[in-house]
Amino acid sequence: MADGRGASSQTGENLLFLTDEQLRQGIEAMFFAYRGFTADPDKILVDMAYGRAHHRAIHFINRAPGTTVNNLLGILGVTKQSLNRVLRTLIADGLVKSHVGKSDKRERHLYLTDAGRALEQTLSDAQRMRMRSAFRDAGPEAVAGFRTVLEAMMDPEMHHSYTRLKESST
Amino acid sequence: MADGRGASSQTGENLLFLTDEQLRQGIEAMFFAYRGFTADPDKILVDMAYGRAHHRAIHFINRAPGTTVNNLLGILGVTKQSLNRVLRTLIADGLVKSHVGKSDKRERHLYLTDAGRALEQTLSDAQRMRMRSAFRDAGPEAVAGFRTVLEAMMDPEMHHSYTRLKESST
DNA sequence: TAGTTTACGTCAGCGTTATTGACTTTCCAA
DNA sequence: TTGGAAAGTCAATAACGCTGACGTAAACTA
Repeated sequence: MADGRGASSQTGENLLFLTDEQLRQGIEAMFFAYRGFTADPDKILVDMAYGRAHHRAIHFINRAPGTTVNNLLGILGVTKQSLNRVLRTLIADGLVKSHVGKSDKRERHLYLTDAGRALEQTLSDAQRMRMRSAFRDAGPEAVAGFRTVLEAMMDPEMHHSYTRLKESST
Repeated sequence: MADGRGASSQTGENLLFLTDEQLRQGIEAMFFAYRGFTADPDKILVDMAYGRAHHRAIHFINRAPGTTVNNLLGILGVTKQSLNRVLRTLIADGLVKSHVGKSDKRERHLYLTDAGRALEQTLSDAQRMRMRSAFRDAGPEAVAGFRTVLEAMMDPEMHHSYTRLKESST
């Protein structure tokens, strides 16, 4: 497998771009770009004793208000203990509210407070600004390709969460 | 700015795809895809008491043999203290060798040992497999767009490291 | 050439984040 | 109604990042 040559080039055009070198460039592009992707919100979060985990929780609670802890767990892909610590501080600081479920009292439904929404706006504005600039520089076709590859790279479960969120916002 | 409507659509075709909703989908795609991107090597690393930081170090030492600690610092974007802990274990375990510089004895030049190269192969094979499959599913044009957007998303310094590595391998 | 400054790498200590394990409450089904 | 399963919480441990302080080597300067 690791013959340093990548896929055979028998079919020419179709597989030429799948050399190990090209793949490695894709890997490194992912690495460097993700750093840029998180840099702006991270800078903001440092000043308020929060971390990336808080950002993620706030993002998805805003995206799916009323979601349960268990649901959020599946989306974030962390253990509930990790999430719990984050949620506890967010609730203590008045950014998130937790309501006991009506039909199932074991569940907690999560919502952002006004303060939580404000922080969410600040954070995603910073992140969107970079994304908007990158999208504009790259052009519509590149953006389409970008998303196609990203979707193909997800684990099936993640892809499912992704599409479900996407559809819920139409 | 955050009017929930994104860029104006006066120019039609050109800016239509830059709504906040589209940007948010891009953000979420990045999040879910990056998880997939790191999932396979992570699984391997868990079994040997290593983490993602070790993988990154091994990757770039393999990519640029003889690189100095300081050079690696710039690429990885961490403090030298963080890197040092990782390097210490890798050297102790015989995966990396460190040679004192000839012209400048303050420098340490880093190389993978045979064992280090073997681990690097194992890890990047896993990562490349997913990348290859995603690239193949998405097609050459999508891949080109993928990289264009990613490059536009990097910080200028990161973009510089990225191109320098890319060019060094021709 | 001697003394100061700068650069490279290393060691120690701290805070945050994620994980595994054990526990309480609630729901559901035998 | 009792046993098991699920949702959420609490406690303790390991991994990774950071700031601060240090020793050594090179470079600058007087």
